[in-house]
Formats: sequence, C-alpha cells, structure tokens
Amino acid sequence: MRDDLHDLPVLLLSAARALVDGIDSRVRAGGFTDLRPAHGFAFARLSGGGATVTDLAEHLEITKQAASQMAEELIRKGYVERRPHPTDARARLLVLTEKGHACTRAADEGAVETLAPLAATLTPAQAAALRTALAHLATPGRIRPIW
Amino acid sequence: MRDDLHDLPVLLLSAARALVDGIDSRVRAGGFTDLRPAHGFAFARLSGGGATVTDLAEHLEITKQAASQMAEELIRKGYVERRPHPTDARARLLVLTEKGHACTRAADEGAVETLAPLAATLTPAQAAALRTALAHLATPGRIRPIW
DNA sequence: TCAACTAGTCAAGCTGATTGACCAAATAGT
DNA sequence: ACTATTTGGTCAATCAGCTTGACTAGTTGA
Repeated sequence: MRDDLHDLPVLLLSAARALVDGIDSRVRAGGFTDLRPAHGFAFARLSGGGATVTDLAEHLEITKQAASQMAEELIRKGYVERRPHPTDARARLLVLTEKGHACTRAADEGAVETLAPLAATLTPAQAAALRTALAHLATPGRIRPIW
Repeated sequence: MRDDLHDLPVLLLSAARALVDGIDSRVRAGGFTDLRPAHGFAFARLSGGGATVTDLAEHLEITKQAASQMAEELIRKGYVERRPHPTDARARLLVLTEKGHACTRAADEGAVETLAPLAATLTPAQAAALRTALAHLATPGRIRPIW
C-alpha cells in the first residue's frame, strides 16, 4: 500500500466505531434505551418489509434460533410484530411497529448528525470519490454487526 | 445531509465490515485459527508494548476481569507472555511473543490486501481527502470492537 | 503510620449465542 | 396421488464472554 494510506485501516475502523456510537447515543436520547447497536442491523433488514425469521438469520449471519430469540425480544419490547405469511403457512412475517419506525428514524438522524461535520468539509467531487472508494469495499445489502 | 451522501452510513459500516473480514481471513490463512477479530484489538494495544491488564481493559472498554480472562487465554495460546512490571510489584506487563508479532504482521497484510483494490483507484489528492474525511470522525488511539 | 487507593484475581451469575431434537407445512420425485 | 425430502420455526440444553461483587497484595499520600 502506498505510504499515504498506511493508516487507512485504523482510520476506517475508528470512523465506523464513531458512527455506531453516534447512532447509538441518538437512539438512546430518543428514549429507546432498551436497545443495543446490534438491534439496529436487524431493523435495517426489517425496515425493508417482509422479513421472516430465516431472512433475518441470514442477514445477520446468526442461527435461526438466535434470530428467533431476537425477534421475540423485539416483539416483547414493542418494536416488531408478527403477521401471517401470505403464501406460506409455516412462516410468519416480522414487521416494524410504529415504535420501530420511530426508532429507525432516530437512528438515521443520529447517523446524519454524526457525519455532518465530515460532510460539511467535502466538496461534491470529494464526496463522490469517498462514496466510490467505500463502495469498492462494501458488499451491497450486507450490513450486520462486525464481530 | 446532502443527497450525494445519504448512503454514506451504510457504505462506511459495510466497508469496515469488509475490512474486518479481510483481516480475519488472512489471519486464519496464516494458521492463527484460534483467534477472533476481537483479539486483534487487544493486539493493537499490546503491540505498543508495556500494557498492563488495566491498560488493556481501558483500551477495550471492558472490565479488568474480562481483560484478565482474555490475557489468560492469549497466554495459554502462546500469543502473549507476562513480564514483571519494572516499578510496580502489583502489576505485570503483557507483551506479545514472537507468535503474537507474527500474527499482527499477518493482520497488517490482510488489511493491506483488502484495501489494495481501493487504494489503486485513488489519486493522491483523493487519498488525502479520504484520510482527512475519516480522520474527522476517528477518535485517535481508540480502536476497539464496535459492539 | 495508617487510611485510601490501585493492580489483579476468584467466584458467581447473566446474556446472547450455539448445537441438537423436533413438529408442521411445502416441495420434489416417482 | 403418495411418499420422501426439504424448509420455517420453536423448545431445550449448553457454551462463551462479559458483568458485578468480594477479596488480597502492593502503592501512595496526608
């Protein structure tokens, strides 16, 4: 790697950490204190609509059992509810409640607020370069906890 | 946030995830199969030299007890060894063994390899902008697991 | 010198994940 | 159509990593 990028790994991990912390603190400030950052990755999948327990498990790369437990927890806390699956009587759809949507809005706001100082310093050309650079690494549609 | 950056949070998290995965697979390919990504953040602190259990706990933001257990595990697996502390008889220094250093080299290589396709597409000016942008978010010296 | 503090460990308990077993519904093969 | 296999989901037991709480040994400072 070129010398001018030797500390890029550290910067990238540190920036991602700061983003997660920023989102989490905004979510907590919104009153959603019974959630952890890991739940946000479940919400990211559920907000798309029409996710089953198995879908959730694949998205988070955890077992179906673990996804089922997480779904149960989110239902108990009022963020998610079950709907019958339209075509498969075995499956049940997990959908966000209004409370769940409100929480995802708070998370989005947290992300925007955290990244605002960064965004303000970038020219449109630099912003485009940043998006392109990160997109080179990113696997589309796969947002989930890091470890 | 400007429209051209609306998906930046997703890209940033996804890129960080890809980096962690890249490092982890390179470390495993190097034969260090008994480690998890979280251990890398401990190594990052220990490779600086002269870390006590308490230092490690603060770095990882976990309790001293958890840090002590992790140190015990890394010692048992041969990555770390204890040294007497030069000035404080209560404390003991944790230092990487040669095996530990070899593992961190593999991790560094994994990071470089993972970021190589990205680095290749950036002009020096874009690289500088990327570093500056990420540095706006990053808290210096704080690399640790994200959740 | 003695009270307060700090480094570290032992022990017990919690939580979020795992593996394994199982049922019900859907799908594929003949 | 009938059976065999696969798939969606849950129950139960267990494990790993982390927490809180209690404690010992060594250090610091009034």
